[in-house]
Amino acid sequence: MHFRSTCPVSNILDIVGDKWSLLIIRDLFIGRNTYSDFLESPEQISTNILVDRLKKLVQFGLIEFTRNEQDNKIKHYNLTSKGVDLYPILAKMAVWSRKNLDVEFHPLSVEMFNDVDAIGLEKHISNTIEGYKKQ
Amino acid sequence: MHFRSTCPVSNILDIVGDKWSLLIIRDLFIGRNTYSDFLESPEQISTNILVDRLKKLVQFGLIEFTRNEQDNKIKHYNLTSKGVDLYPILAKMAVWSRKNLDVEFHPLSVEMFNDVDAIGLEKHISNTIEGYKKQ
DNA sequence: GGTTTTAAATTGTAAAATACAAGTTAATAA
DNA sequence: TTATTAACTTGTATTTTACAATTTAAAACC
Repeated sequence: MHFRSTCPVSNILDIVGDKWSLLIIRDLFIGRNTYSDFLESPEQISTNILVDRLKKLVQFGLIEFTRNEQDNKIKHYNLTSKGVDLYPILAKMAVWSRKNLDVEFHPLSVEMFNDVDAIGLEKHISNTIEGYKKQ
Repeated sequence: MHFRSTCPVSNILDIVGDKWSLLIIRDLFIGRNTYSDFLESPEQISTNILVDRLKKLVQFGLIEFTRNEQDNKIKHYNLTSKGVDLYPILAKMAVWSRKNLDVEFHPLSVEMFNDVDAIGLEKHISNTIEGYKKQ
């Protein structure tokens, strides 16, 4: 990996600071975990970019995959602990958008915001991380 | 602005999810605020990209600028409240890098990490935001 | 067992974003 | 009035992303 500087913000951006990586990570948190699942996301990633990003995320140790027992050609991706650790960033991003953008959001995010309002952001984050690990 | 979807994570990435925008925001938090300052950052942004990003960040309402009283040709950029609100994301990114990357970090970030360890992340974030507003 | 379907991946080309080097403008400093 | 400085522009090369079509290999179907 080549880092542009020794700034930790720049470092993480060198890893997931492209147009698609964090959306794949987000997908994993909401239960999408196969190549076909990722292709169905509303943002419509291209197949070549998807393959490339999945490979890179595996190389960086943010995700890994297992083969489906019943159907060996299906790969199920999952977040490693490094990958799960990205959730606080995604959560803060979502919160920023709710506060600063005047748009309608996807029902899943409305649900997430309701949870945040009910139990607080920090609790929501730890619950989500714990929930993912047990999944 | 064209958003790829109604996901709030995707929305913010459509605004600042390129290779450079968040580094300019980071620069503003550490006191760099002119075109020349930004060019001196260790990541070495190109002049045409810098001009383009500054324009876009102004358009999105994340930054604005004032002219130097003594030297009218100098622009001093500053974060708007929308821009200041990005700090929690930058802070979580830095924390992720410290935890998950085995590299040496810039002295300024070591200082930041010490503050986080001393007073906690949430307090560090609110202090930084308050400090910036008063600056 | 041969055909069809499905999941994942590849290929080729077009378009967009970024990089690099040089030059321009307008204001200030010497 | 010449030189310097800050901000910006321009032209071209390179890299990244987008789009469409095709390929591969495993599983399902009949």
